[in-house]
Amino acid sequence: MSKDNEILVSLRGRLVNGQFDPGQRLQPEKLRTDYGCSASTLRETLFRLSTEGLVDFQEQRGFRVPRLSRKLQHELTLMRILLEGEGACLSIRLGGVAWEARLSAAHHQLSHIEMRVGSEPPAGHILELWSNAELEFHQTLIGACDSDTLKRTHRIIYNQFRQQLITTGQKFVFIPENVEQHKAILDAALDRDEPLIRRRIHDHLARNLMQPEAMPV
Amino acid sequence: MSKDNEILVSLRGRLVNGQFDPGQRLQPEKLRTDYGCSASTLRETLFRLSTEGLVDFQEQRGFRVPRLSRKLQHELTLMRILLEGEGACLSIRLGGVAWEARLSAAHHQLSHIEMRVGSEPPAGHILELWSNAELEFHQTLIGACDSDTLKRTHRIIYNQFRQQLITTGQKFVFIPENVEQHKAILDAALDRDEPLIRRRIHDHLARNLMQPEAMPV
DNA sequence: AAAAGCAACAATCTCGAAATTTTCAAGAAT
DNA sequence: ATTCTTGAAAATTTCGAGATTGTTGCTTTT
Repeated sequence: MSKDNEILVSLRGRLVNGQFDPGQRLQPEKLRTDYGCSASTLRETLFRLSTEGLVDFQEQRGFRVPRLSRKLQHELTLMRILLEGEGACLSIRLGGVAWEARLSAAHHQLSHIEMRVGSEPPAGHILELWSNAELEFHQTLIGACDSDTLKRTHRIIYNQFRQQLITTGQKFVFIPENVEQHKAILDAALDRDEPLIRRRIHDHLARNLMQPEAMPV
Repeated sequence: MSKDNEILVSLRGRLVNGQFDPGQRLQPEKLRTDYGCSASTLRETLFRLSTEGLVDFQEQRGFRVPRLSRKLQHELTLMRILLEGEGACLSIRLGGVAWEARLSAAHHQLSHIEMRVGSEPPAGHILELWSNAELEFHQTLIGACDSDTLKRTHRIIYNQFRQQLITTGQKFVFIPENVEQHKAILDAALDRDEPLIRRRIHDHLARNLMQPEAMPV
């Protein structure tokens, strides 16, 4: 893999895992030390990430980590409901037993982690583990739909969502209700009930639509 | 505006207007002549456009104009139905009289052009004119929704759609039924009938879901 | 004749530095 | 005291060249 691509993957990972502070400047000259490459290479990468929404770019003013924004989180949630709802319904229509199996497996993994963390909001490495498992579940959910475009769009939206939420504070990421809600989504998928899965995906994500008090932004 | 950005806008325009052949290589060294800049600058720009889906990139193999693909067109149509349906409904809820006025204006412009071209498939400059008017109408349709994310996503999808369709052959772009369909969408918007506008947007775009014979790809 | 190996060529990838623009702080003027 | 200039410092933008990798056509081998 080209250096360029390695850096892209690594930086994207750091961004979605909240390893930079919101609003922090991302200067090619500074980041060089982390990757041992030239500033131009990093500039290239940062431009790519800016098109994905993970980095803010302003002409002649450089790159920054996006700031936290309630409105953006709201918008991203709406998009997730839309894309995952549609993708899940398409998957129900097109997916076979193999898909059901993958989804069950993903749910099993996820619920196993959720059991372990109990009602404590996970932190650090555990948080990343849980977050990856949740991503896997939601990606598998739409995985049997035949639209690469939808999947790619969803991945971009999800990354932005995760970047926002993970830096917002871990207590908002994990909620005990998740366990039952994920189970409910799985059941609807196995029952191949499209309207029901739409509703359950909506209910599952809608909690992000109004996080009243206590949000640091 | 920085040179970088000028080139981005210009290249994007050329790509969505079908001024390159599908599958054609886009080599920084070759494109230099068009823009009088260095290859590195063009490489940067091409990377950005690849994230938008307007350019294909393969590691160590450079950039290419995406090939025509029935499947991709199908997927993009599905995404348009999803995004424009949702965006239009949100606009209906949030838009005021000013939005109705803008939409009427956009429709008036569009139908004026559609009258002029009659049933002949437009070509060359007229095609571009019509295509811009159609974009304006569809963008205004979702313009009053308060989600920048949805609008940005829609713009990216629409650009890819236009790139595919405009190079496919002009006869597929323009269809006489468009005139009535656009009118029907406008009416549903002014009536603020959400289910109806969803259905009409679907019917309007669904013609792209099955273009049976005679497609050059 | 077909396949494998090789060498010359072309394109991509990476880099560091020059040119341009912005930022910031100190001093002058109102 | 506030605003306006000025100039040095820092950051971004742009560039062309060297390093690396892929491609092409020719030769050799089986």
